[in-house]
Amino acid sequence: MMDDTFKALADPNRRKVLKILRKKDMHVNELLIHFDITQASLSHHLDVLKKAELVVSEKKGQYVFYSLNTSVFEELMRLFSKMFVN
Amino acid sequence: MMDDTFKALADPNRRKVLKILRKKDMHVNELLIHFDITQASLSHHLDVLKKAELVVSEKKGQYVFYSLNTSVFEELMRLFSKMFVN
DNA sequence: GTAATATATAGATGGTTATCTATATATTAC
DNA sequence: GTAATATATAGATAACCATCTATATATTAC
Repeated sequence: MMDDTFKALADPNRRKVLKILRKKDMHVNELLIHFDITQASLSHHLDVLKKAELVVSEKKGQYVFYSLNTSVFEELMRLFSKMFVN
Repeated sequence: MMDDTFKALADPNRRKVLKILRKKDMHVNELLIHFDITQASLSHHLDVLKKAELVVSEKKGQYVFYSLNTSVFEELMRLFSKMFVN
């Protein structure tokens, strides 16, 4: 839903996650290196992004890999136009 | 700044203001009709939008008219690309 | 199966924010 | 200038949220 998406984007750490994942998929501890927050906090942010359907996760053995929802751009553009059209 | 813009967009009432102003410029009490909040609350939201440079205001006699920053679309697109590039 | 590693979840806390009521300030009308 | 109207601001409050520590769960390695 629209509200979840905009709320997800409102936090700078979450926007940073999206930016990083754009380069390549990563598991949580690999992502964690880029941040100055605890693993628990990052986990929370990933949860928010996931619920907003901006990222998807896939468990591979002991790791959980996160990647951008492939349609994230399209989704954001859709939201923006929806915000202004009508 | 980027953070102000995304935070401004995170609230549904503020997004609604933008949507309404897209159709025509309006003064505060005219805007207020569309909302179920007090005048003070709307004034607060307008202030947030203004600080994020998403709207501009102009006093005309007893009224204060608000309108979309003309470059709001471009600004948002710039933000989005900036968010993902690099 | 025990230890080590990866991730998620629970619960607490401090800071932020959306909202309200009350009031201040500015403008117009008479 | 007094009343009425338009908007902003101040101060209070409750809800929300980012963060932390501690712990639970799952997986791998031995």
